[in-house]
Amino acid sequence: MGQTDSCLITKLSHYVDLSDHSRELLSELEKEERAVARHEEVYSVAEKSRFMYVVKSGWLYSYIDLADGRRQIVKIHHPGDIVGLPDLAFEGPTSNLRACEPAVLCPFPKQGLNAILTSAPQLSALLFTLSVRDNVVLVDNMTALGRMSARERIAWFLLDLISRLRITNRNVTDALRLPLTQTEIGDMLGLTNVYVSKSFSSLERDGVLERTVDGVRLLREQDLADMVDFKNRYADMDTSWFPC
Amino acid sequence: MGQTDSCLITKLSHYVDLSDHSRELLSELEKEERAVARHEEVYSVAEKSRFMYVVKSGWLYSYIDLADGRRQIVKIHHPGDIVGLPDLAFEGPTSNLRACEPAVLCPFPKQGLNAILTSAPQLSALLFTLSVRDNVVLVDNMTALGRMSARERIAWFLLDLISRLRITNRNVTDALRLPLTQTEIGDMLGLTNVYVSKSFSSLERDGVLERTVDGVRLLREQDLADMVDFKNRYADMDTSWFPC
DNA sequence: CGCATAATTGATGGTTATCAAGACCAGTGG
DNA sequence: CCACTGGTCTTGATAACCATCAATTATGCG
Repeated sequence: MGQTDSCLITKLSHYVDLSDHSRELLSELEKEERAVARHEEVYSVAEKSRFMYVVKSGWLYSYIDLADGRRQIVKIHHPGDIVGLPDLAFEGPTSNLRACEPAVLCPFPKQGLNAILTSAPQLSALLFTLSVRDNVVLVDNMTALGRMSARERIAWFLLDLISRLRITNRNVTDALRLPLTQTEIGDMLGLTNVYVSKSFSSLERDGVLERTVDGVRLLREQDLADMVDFKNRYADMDTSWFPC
Repeated sequence: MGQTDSCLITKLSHYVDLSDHSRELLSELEKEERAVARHEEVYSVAEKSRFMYVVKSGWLYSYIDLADGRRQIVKIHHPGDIVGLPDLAFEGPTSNLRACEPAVLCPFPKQGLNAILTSAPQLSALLFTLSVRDNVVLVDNMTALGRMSARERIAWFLLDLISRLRITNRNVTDALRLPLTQTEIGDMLGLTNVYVSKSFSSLERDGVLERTVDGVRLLREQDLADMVDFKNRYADMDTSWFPC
């Protein structure tokens, strides 16, 4: 494989130097490709899919549907993310996956991880770490949902997104493309589309952000961060305990 | 070591048959003990603790403090749980740990996992699976916080607790000891102590549960489960993909 | 151009927060 | 034995935040 431009390898290399063997194992996960259309449902809780996916391009999100139509979006996926890791613990998927925009995915079976766990301890430790890091992010998200106002939730959400994007793309500055409807943002933050609109306007009036044609520009990022006591969970991780 | 009565080994054995080697590695984690008093802070975000803990007895919880005093409890820990796994990804703890009642903990350093990852692929896969399962539970929790009413959140919370307790203790029936104040339950569910009280009374009036001297009895568990579309994440896990 | 999707804005209402007072209980010291 | 205390729970009155509903205005796409 050599010098591919795999987002997954780029993302993981941010944290450790990967051995050639590890890079080969990862390339193995990205062998197959599948293109999906905007708003296509990739899989749902109902189907018994046993695949996981590496995102090659496009944004997607995982969500939960409640019986009466209420919906909770639980994670936004970007290029280089591994989607479906949590479903490893169960027979079928525990959430639904939907594309925000046209995207390309690389499906692979659960056993794909098997080879990694048995032959690449360092990469195993990294995947383990990414999984527990996700855990911490979900906890931050819980705190936002449980204890923050609408304005604060939006602030937290934007800071979380931009921090993630900065890992793979260093020239992200203060602007953020946002291929999500306000209804989707509401479903992520436990709000209605109407109140998302009103809260955005309110933040804009305060001059902490500004809406652009395709997203948002954070005008006073530090103020936003102070507002929600934001912790960047993506920039640094502790890899010191890893086996080599 | 042989036939210890370790809650950790009991809990893990619920999912796979552990090899002698794995049992030894796990016993290693439980070598040291530390007793903590009711409401004692075991560690906080401020300190740079690099330890994780196995719970030997007692309930504890992890929580996040916001600048202005708001608090979010993110997980209740029971005997046999490993506490602090998510902090593996970071230099210091990402949450605070507090005891609900007198408890005994077994501290061990991050490197304790190192030995497991390099020499016990099956146990590694199990720990990995537990970590991603936690992830799914957090997602359920997010859905409760984001999209459920106060009554539904309480229903979900009680069902989640009783499902977990049933793994290690088969003679849990419909009653549940609850060593938590209503303020703590509120901090878990994004509610105030006052509204927790009112919602409990409301559920009791409806006859779906009954408060006992030290906890709660679920009178119509199925109705509670239907109310929140409850999925038991603890009873079964998919271990079919594990390396042996 | 016409149609569907998305965003905005205003009016109204409901769920939950806040505030405050009182009841209950366990432990403690007089 | 009995006030006293601190913690917890309960209950009621009021208020805030956000949901709901509805109408209107963009925005994009065949």
